[in-house]
Amino acid sequence: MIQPRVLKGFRDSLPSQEIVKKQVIATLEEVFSSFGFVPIDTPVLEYTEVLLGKGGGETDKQIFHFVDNGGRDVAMRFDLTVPFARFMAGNLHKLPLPFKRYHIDKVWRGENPQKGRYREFYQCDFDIVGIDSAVADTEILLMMSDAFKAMGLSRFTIHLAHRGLLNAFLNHIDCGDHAVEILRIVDKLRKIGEQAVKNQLIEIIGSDEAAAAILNYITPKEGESTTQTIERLSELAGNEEEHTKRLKEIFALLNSLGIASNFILDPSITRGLDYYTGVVFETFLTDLPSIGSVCSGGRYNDLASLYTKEELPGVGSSIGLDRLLSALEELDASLAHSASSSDILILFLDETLLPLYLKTAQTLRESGVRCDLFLSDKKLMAQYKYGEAHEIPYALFVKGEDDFTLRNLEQRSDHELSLKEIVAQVKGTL
RNA sequence: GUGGAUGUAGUUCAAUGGUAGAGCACCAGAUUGUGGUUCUGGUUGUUGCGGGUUCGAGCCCCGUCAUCCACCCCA
Repeated sequence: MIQPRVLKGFRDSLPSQEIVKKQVIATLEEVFSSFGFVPIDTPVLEYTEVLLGKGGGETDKQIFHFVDNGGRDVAMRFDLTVPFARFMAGNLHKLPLPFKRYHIDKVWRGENPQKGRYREFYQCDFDIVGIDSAVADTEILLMMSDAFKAMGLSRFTIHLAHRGLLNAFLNHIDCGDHAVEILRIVDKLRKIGEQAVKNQLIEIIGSDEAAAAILNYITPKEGESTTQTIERLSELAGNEEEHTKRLKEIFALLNSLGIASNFILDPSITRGLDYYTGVVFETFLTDLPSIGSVCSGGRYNDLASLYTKEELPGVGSSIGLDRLLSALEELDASLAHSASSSDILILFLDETLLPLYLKTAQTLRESGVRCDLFLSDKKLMAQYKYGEAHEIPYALFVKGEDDFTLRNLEQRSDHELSLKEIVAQVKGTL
C-alpha cells in the first residue's frame, strides 16, 4: 500500500475551498476585464537561465529546478513577473502597446512553509506595460480598490510611497551605494520596530547620522496633509522635482475619483525588490492588519531588459490569493460562504418516478437553476443531510407531473409551488 | 537552508513507564406526521512512520515525515 501523502508545503483543495477560490477568481476577472485587461498564460516550466536571469542569490536556492528527459536545464516559475517579461520580449510585435494583462495561476518556491506560506501557491498579477504616466499608475491603484470592494472587502488601506524619490534622498545623503540593503531593512519597519531598524542601518552604513536621517524620512508625521508630506520628502531629497510631481498627480487623480480616503502616503513602504523605480504600494486590511499586505506592487522602468533592447516601462500589482482567501474566511466575508454545490436537490423517494425526477431536473437546469438529483432512494434524513453537507438551500419533492413541494432546508419549511414559482423562488434568493 | 515547539478516534482533548478513554460528530435500530426531541446499540485507534532502551513505551532515546513559530525571503 502506498501512503497517500503530499509533499511539504503542498496541499489538496476540497470542494468547499475550491468553490470559494473559483468565485474569488471569477470576481477578480470580472473587475479586470471591466478595465480592458486581458488574460495571458505562460508555461509552468522555463529554461532555468530564462527564469534566473542574472542569477539572483536568494531565488537560486528557492527555485524548483531539474534536468528534463532531453537534458535541458529547466525550472518551475517562482513568480508571474519574470515569465511575463520573457513573454513580452518574445511577443512584442504581436502586442499593441500599452498592453494591459492579468495572469492568475500557480507558482512554486522551495521555501520553508509557514501558515499562509506554501511551496505551491496562487499569484494574481496585473500590469500595464509600455507607458510611464500618472494615469497608468492611478488606473492600477483604482483597479486594486475596485477589486477589493467587489470581493466585499471595503475596509482596506493602500499605502503608497515613491521608490524613485527615496533613491534620490539616499543619494542626497550619500547612501546610494547601500540602497538595496537599506531598502530591505526599512521594509521590515512594521515587523521589527524602529530601534531594530536603526541598529541594522547603522551596521550597514556605519553612520548614526545617516541612519537617523533615513528613519526621519520614513517615519510618518502626525497631522500632516498629503501635500505637506510630499513637499517635506521632496525637500529631504534635495528638492527633487520629477518624482514629486508624479506623486502629486496621482493623489490629485485619486482625489478627483473620490477614493483618496482608501489611500495613504506612507514613506516607510519601500518593497524589498530592487527593480522598482517609481510608485510602490502595499494593501492592508483594516480588520486584519496582522496578515500583512494582501496586494502590492509598483512601477518599474524596464520590465524586459534581460531579454530585449526594447525599453518597456510598466506598473503592476500582485495579489496573494491564498493569503486573501484566508482573510476572507477569517473576516467571514459573504464570498467565503458561497460554497453551495447547487441550488436545489431533487429528492429520490419513489423509484417509479425516476423519469419524472430526471425530466424535472432538466427543466430546472434549462431555466438556469443548478440542480442536483439524489441518486438512490435512501432515507429522507440521509437525503436532507446530503443537501446540508453540500450547502444546497432547497430540496424538492416531486410527487407527480405538476405536484411539487419546495423545502427550504435551513428554515425547514415547505411550500407547494408550481415549477415556474420554484424557479423564481430559488433564483430570487440567491 | 538554520534554530525551536508539536504530532493520540473524523474532530476537540485526556491517560505516573504497567489493559488507550470522554464530549461532539458519525452509522444502525426504535419513537417522532417527510429531519430538530428521547432511548438502545455500534465503529471510534497501526498513539504520524521506522528503529532503540526496557520484563513492559502513547510516555524515555535516535532517526524520519509533516504541521506550526522565528530567522532568511516574500505572496
